[in-house]
Amino acid sequence: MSLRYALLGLISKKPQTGYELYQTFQQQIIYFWNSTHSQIYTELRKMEQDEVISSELIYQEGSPNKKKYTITKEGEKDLIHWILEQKIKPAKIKDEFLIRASAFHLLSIDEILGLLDTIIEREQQILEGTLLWQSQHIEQEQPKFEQIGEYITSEYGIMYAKMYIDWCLKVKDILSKMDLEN
Amino acid sequence: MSLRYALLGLISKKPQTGYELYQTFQQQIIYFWNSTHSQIYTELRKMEQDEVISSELIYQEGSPNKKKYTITKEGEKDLIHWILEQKIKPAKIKDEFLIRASAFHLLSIDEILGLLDTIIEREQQILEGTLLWQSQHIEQEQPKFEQIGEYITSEYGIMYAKMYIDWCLKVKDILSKMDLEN
DNA sequence: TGCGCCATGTAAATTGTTACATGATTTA
DNA sequence: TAAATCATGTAACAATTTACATGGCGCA
Repeated sequence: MSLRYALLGLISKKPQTGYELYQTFQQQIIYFWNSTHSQIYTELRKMEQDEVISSELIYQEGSPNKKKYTITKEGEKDLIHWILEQKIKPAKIKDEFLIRASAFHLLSIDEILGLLDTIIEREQQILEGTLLWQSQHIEQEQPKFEQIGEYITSEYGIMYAKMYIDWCLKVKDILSKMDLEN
Repeated sequence: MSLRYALLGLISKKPQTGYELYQTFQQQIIYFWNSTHSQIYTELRKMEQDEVISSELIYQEGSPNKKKYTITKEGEKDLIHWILEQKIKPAKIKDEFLIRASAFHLLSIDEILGLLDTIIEREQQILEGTLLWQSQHIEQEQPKFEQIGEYITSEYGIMYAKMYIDWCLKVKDILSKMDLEN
């Protein structure tokens, strides 16, 4: 059901097509959920059946037609109820790199350092991307309450990437100290 | 396949039963993967068929019998190959609270503050638990290379929880500034 | 006497991923 | 001329979760 509420939340900000929602998931603008177009389109149709969203068909010449989904009053009630009354399940992280990190005892120091550098670079690029997105979409000086969601979740993305880089550096530091002893 | 390598990594440290592996997942000692006992037992049997682990049956009186799994040479080769040669997929986070946060525009300030306090407390408890676990399992002064995996992943858990709390406090700060203007 | 722990397993249902499918327009 | 973008959809497969199932032991 979580995917449903992630989509509902996005649609509640502004009416959107499945493709636009998919783009949002795709471009890592949200750091808290992910999905594919096939799952999104299927879920949207179920949501329309359950009348939490309604759709409007937009005919286009040249490009394919599209369906713009709008949240219904029922949908908004449903979403708010979920946010406030349903038990909050803890975050589920599936991080392939940390699986690797947990087995570092099988590698050489050089192999570990190589992997860490790859990840530092990856996270630095994500961080830059998010900072850019934030500067383009959020009024930093006087953020508006309507934008609170985008603001704080992009802020989360920034803090997460920074933490990840710091962690990599800390691991390097720990390793350098070990290196001296062996 | 990632679950397989998460399990292989844990077994590579010391031979373990399915139940012990499940406990490790359960007790949030690892912050990077999660699974249920049904999935773990099924995967372990597949892994034994594929000869990346081997099992030893341990008969017990009073308690049920158990199977202790040990990594094979083939398994270790397989794991190292996956760590070094396979493309690292980006972390997938599924965080129900952040879905809620992304829809905060639908709530009142008081409702938001209530949710944030719940999460701060949750993360503080996780943080304390992890710090305790680390102090009991890791030699902080002179950590051994054999323990590198547990050390750095628990360190990740600590940094992640701290970051999450800091983020909650930052959100509170952002809200308090908005409050004045409305 | 009912619940939780130990210890494993199967079955069903849900969720998520990858592949297949279409077709026009734009970009390299 | 091949790939990418827009835009949606279905089908097959894989991964994950929840429920069902067993049974003795210790605890309150």
